[in-house]
Amino acid sequence: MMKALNTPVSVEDLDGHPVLAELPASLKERVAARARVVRLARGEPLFQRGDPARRIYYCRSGELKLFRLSDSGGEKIVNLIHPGRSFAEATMFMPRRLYPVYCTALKTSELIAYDADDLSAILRDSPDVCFQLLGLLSRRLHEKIGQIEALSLQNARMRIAGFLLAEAEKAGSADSFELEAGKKYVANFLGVKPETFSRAISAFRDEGLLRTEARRFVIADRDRLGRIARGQDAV
Amino acid sequence: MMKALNTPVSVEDLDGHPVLAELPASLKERVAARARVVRLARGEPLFQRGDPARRIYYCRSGELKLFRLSDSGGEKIVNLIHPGRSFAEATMFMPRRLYPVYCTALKTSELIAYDADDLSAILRDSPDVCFQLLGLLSRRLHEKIGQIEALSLQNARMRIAGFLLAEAEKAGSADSFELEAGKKYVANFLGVKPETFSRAISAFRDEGLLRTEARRFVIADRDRLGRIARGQDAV
DNA sequence: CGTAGAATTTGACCATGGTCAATTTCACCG
DNA sequence: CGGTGAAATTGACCATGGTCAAATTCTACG
Repeated sequence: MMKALNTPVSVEDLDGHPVLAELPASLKERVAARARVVRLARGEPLFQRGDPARRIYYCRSGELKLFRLSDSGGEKIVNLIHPGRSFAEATMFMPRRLYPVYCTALKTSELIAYDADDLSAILRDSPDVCFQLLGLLSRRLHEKIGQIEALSLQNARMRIAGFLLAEAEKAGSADSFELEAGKKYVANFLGVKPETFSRAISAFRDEGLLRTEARRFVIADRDRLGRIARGQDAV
Repeated sequence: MMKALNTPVSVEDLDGHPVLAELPASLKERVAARARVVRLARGEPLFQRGDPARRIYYCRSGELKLFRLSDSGGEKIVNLIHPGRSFAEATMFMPRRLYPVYCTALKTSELIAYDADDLSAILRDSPDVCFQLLGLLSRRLHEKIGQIEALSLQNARMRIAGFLLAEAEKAGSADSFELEAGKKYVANFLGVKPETFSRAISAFRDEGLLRTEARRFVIADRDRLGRIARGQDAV
């Protein structure tokens, strides 16, 4: 069951947040006082599309999916949320404040929930924080443009190769990383069926571009994987 | 050739703008004084992806496409710009201020170009305008999420049916509208090849859902078209 | 008007990636 | 440990929508 814990949120808890970390100390206290820690079990929904958006969130641990549903039951993950990531900020500025997507925990997760009205009031007096937020939304927007481009201009193989390289990048320069989410979810996020994802990984392994051990991926031929991602592949 | 006209921009010219219309009168004058009218010929580029983003734009007449290119020459239109629409605002808040897409005129077009630095400075002192802008970027973000959902959860037929209904909606309740852009561009925007678009339209016509006369579309069976768009189609 | 080049339509064919089904592997829990 | 249900893999098959090519209609402009 979702639990809104009484555990108070400390001022330090704001520091990981891409926007709130910039608040002046006095306001941080005020915000922290209004914030709550929320714990979700694996599979538990945080909110539904269409729910009134009273809070915005920061993921402290665990993993969540943000997704849309089609009338015929299809699901499209528009974002996978990992620790350090905040989400739902844009709802504060929508004409009708409703969550535009569903959110469900994929693992046991711990979130910090901030009060949307409170933050909204604070923004009125802090142009700096407004700018931070404008920057954040701009990055999100370009991220989405990137997703649209990938879905439209790249095939499954290219998207998957690109994703692997991006993950390796994030994990550091070791060319080795763990898949944070189940393959099923990664596949959906990439706009591909799990079967197709699995087949592509097998193919990469067979071609010697990749080695896999359990959840760990080791990239063996970064260059060629890069060429595949850009469609300059000779094979 | 692209022309930055000396034609001054009047304060009234700001009124159509979704954000600038909200400025206090004094600031409007300042902004108008710095703004310039730009005219583009059909096919002429306004900016390239990666260009320094010194201006943001408002479309007064004509039509433009915002697009990405793949390494293999493929093109994906992420937005069609029509009169009354502003664009490129998000670039003001990016860490490196570069246009993230290409922009080219599809018809002879007239734009108003605003100075990004000037607007940025103004925003520092006007939380109201900041909020307007946050709202605008939020809407853009959700628009993109909608596009991603459509590309992932709907097939070509569904997206095209949905598009026709949306256009009819925008045009008023008459169930009749003109396609503002060439079919080629609309098709690309919908993530479909022109041949597929053409075939879908023919099919709709044959099924009696639609009548077409030159550039004009008349929707004959709104309900069934709606069911097709949502995948509840029995046929 | 008439013509050139582009846009659109139509037909025939085919590839990518989805669907369905059968295993195999994995992860959690008593 | 052992067992159970979900996740992942693999194979066989097929549908959607893309490709290529040809015919037709538009549109701009001399």
